Amino acid sequence: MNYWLMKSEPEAYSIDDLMNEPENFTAWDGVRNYQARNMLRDAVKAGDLAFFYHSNCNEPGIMGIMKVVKSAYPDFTAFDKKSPNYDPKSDAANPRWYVVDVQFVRKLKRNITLKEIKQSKQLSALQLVKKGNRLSVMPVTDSQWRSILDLE
DNA sequence: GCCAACGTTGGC
DNA sequence: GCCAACGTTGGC
Repeated sequence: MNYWLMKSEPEAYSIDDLMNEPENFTAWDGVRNYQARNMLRDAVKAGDLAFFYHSNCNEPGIMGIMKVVKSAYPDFTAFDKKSPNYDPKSDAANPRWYVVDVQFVRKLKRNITLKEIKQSKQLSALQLVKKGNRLSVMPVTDSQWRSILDLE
């Protein structure tokens, strides 16, 4: 089993949105970066756990935990002309982008902010705090996972 | 809103 | 294949 961190802008899709889904799960769609895509497609598996990170907002940080309930399948929003995620270069016969299904597990007791994560020695290798990092899906090691939960 | 860092595109 | 121009991400 592996751990991950996935980013979302709360204005687009927040942890509350996930929590309020009828069955507490959603397709993690809209990933349009090849490195992140490769991880979704090849490495993220059902049963894995992921942190839900709010980016591009007042207090960026880790808000909660979700569980991967279905491994990769094609991102249908790329085929939908009306979707903001539409990509004419992807089609059903040869999909370029992938999603996994994730299910709400719980919110953290409080937001573990980016600021705190940056201050933690144990978390200095986390890709999130590396300079210029823009990956929206990234791996988290067992010890990094525990370190973050220790901050809770 | 600014801007640094990075990814993508496309001319050559 | 190089690289300039452009677009996007995301912290601040």
